[in-house]
Amino acid sequence: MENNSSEDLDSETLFIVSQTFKALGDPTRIRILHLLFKKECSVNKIAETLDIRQSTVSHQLRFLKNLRLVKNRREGTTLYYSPDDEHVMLLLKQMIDHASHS
Amino acid sequence: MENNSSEDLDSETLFIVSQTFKALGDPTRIRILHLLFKKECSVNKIAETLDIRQSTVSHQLRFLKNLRLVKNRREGTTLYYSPDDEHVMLLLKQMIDHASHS
DNA sequence: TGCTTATATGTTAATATGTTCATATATAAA
DNA sequence: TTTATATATGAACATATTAACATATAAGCA
Repeated sequence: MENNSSEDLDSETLFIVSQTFKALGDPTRIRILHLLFKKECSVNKIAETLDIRQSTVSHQLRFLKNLRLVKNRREGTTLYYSPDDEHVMLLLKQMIDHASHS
Repeated sequence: MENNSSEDLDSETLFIVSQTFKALGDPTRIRILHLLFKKECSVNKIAETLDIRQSTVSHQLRFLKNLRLVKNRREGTTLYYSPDDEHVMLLLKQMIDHASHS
């Protein structure tokens, strides 16, 4: 690991880190990402599985896509979403693991 | 790492994970925690170093302390704060490292 | 006790966030 | 081209969050 020991973080890093953690700091987004651990998933499938409205899922997916945390691929009219940042997904896994032990 | 592959997270884990990430999702709190990487620090020292008002620092420290992310020790009238969750601090370090490479 | 320093707390105002509803867009099939 | 299905978008609303100010509390010392 790198030496991040300077007294204050540079503003760009600070922005990225806070944005990314903010993305992970919402139950709905966590549930969506957790579902995508297993396999890629369409918007409707996510909405049905988690019992969340389609528009809510779509809004949150856009949020996650803007941060490049997920990506999608089209098949006909269906969009399949999947994770697009392995490292962040690993951090999420670690936090879930940590929390489920406490 | 444990097998967190069930379709949905249990609500308690979900709550803890989202709360913890939410705590890390704010620039001020990140700066405070980052400062505490190096050494324990008094409230005023944090406020001076980061140029944040004392009351703001105190509020954020209370927030972090409620989540057991920091602890303190008293020396006279001074309270020294330090990290209290090694695992979460490691995740923060990893994210900073990740972000500063991107 | 009264004074000083360090920290905590209550309140408020501005802003950000998350969800919903209604509607728009895009693709494919009839 | 019409229709159906899947997804995205915009506006509105309620709630949450953040920082600031003023003030309170706690500890040590003259």
